[in-house]
Amino acid sequence: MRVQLRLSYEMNRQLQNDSGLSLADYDVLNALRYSPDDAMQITGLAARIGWERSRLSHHARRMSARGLVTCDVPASDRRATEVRLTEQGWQAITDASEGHIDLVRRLFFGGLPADQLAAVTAALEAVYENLVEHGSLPAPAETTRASRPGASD
Amino acid sequence: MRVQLRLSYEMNRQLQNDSGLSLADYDVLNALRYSPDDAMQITGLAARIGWERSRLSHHARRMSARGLVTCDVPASDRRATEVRLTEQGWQAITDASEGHIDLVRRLFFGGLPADQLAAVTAALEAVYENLVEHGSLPAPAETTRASRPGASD
DNA sequence: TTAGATTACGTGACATGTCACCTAAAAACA
DNA sequence: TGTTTTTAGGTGACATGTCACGTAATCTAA
Repeated sequence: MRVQLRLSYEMNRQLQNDSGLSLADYDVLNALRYSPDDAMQITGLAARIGWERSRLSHHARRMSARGLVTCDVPASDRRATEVRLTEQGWQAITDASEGHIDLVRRLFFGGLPADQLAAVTAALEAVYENLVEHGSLPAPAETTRASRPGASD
Repeated sequence: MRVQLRLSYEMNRQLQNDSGLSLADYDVLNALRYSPDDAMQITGLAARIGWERSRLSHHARRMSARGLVTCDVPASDRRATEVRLTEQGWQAITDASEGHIDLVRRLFFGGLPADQLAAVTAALEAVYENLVEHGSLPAPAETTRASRPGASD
């Protein structure tokens, strides 16, 4: 928890200063970037990033007002809302991720003994699966991978 | 990050349901509980839990309105504010911690292979020290331990 | 001892997040 | 087909968090 609290603080601060994005913005943009499709529905996106749907509903509206994403209702299912990166959104997440990755590399991985990396990764992955299985949030749709020109995160 | 997002969500939910406390409340109460002194100043407490001071200032006021803590100005330095658990605050954190610990044990440690526990703990501790050293937040005052100051004061 | 820094916080406006509840579309079914 | 149930998400009131700035106490040093 101590790691999480401080790391969140630092990430938030760095993103805000360097890119004008909040960590929340980043989470949304990043999930969209690595989505296999170019659009995600509110429910699926919320599950992926561990948010409540209504939070995402509000936030997506604000982000669309800022021109980072669009929200349209697909003809196939008129209940749904498809959130999709705009060109500007791609730009923003691409630009922001560089500094963000540097920060994480410095603050998190810089403190992690190199020979521990694999072990910690495996352990956290196991914890994540346990969380998905026993937690109350729905499981995310599926594993995703990067689609458009961009780096890894 | 995936672990953190979901774990925060689950902790928040469980605390709110079972104890009427938010995770933020819990962080504050818990820091006070393990503080070596029975009171902490805003700045020091904020540094310990990785908050901005003004956030804590607002939150402490709300918590004092709920009777969980008191905020007084010490005679020795009349700029400062000393936050201190009330009897009710002790009760609340004591009651809440049981369910909280169960949850964390189930969701986090339940997914962690037992033979990895020590390695992960050590690795995260190293990351934390790196964070304190290279991050922008001030270092917390000192390591602390738990104890109830007086049985009935 | 007093002017200027520094420290410790509070405040108010505003951004963000949560909760309870609402609607409407799609699916299931009789 | 018409009715119920489920699913997707929006909404508005309110709780919480952030930012820029203000204030007073304390410290520093001429």
